[in-house]
Amino acid sequence: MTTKTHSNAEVGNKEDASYLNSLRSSLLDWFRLKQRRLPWRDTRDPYAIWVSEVMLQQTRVAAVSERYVAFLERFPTVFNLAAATEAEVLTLWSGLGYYRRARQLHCAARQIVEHKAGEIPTTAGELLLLPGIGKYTAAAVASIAYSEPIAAIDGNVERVVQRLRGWGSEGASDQPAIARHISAEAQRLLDPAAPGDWNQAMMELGATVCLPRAPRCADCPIVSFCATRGEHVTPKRAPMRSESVAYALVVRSRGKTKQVLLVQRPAEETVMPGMWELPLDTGDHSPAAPMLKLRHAIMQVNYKVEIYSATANGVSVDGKKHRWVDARSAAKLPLTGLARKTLLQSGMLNDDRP
DNA sequence: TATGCGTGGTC
DNA sequence: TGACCAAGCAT
Repeated sequence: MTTKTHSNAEVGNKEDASYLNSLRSSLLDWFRLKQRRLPWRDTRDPYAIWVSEVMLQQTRVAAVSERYVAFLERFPTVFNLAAATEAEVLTLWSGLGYYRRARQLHCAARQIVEHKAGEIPTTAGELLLLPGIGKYTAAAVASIAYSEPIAAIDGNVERVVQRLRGWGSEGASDQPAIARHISAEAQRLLDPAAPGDWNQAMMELGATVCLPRAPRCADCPIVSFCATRGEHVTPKRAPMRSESVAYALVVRSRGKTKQVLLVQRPAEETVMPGMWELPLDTGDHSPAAPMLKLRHAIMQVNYKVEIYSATANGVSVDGKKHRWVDARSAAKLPLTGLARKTLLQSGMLNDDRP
């Protein structure tokens, strides 16, 4: 499928100042009227905005919303975050994925407290120097918290600009050149009078109207400016593999409290280092049915997971650090998402994190 | 520049 | 069910 350009009188002269003003106010008016109420939209605290932007990296708004509130309650300021241990930060992050983000956020908070007296850098250029902050996040924080007129270009904005201008990506075309064009155009479109709102409006449009698959052009506030009316080529991705894996839920009683056996992933692990999970079930459980079956996708692998009730001798901790943990306090450890899900579904855990 | 890094919702 | 993918970053 290719991208066509509709000839359309309303598209107007793109260089014209009144054209730009009209486009800008159309989108901004829509955003101010229709935007979703989200917890990070009630603040201009640069720390809070920074936390939200890092959490939102490749992560859905719905998943972030609850976690964001809990995270800020536990770490209301950059000083609280800097004073925490990495394990505490990971615990609040457990289940969100991309744990490197949490480590880097924590690391950056410590740098800011140590070297900048706790003042979050105020420009995109300075923000970019911090770990975990790339071009997008630097621009988002600088524009939203400090009104710096710089375009924040995420996947949504890229798609919106691409459709708006009819710069569809055909297989063999020059991707970096297209990206540069998109970036320049996004910067040109940006409303310098309201950079934070503008950037959020572009993303909101991409997230709620200018959807990747089935864009809702009938609801689009800038459809009359759009070259393509939603036609768009989406690149193919690698297919996911499927794998089976079995974990063991090993429980013992100590007085009135139940304890569960957990193992810690080695620090050298590339995926989720240092986080806690259930031991692998190596047992010959052929007669027994799993107590729980669930599926869990990690990266390009779809896991079919079986959880077996087992005794301590039926499992493998093969040299890894392991602990018996009170069921109630397991939530205070940095668990992998799968371990968290398993313990929750088996009724071992209440999700009260510190 | 391509790849590794997690997860849960949706259809 | 399985495929797809969401406000990216670092290397």
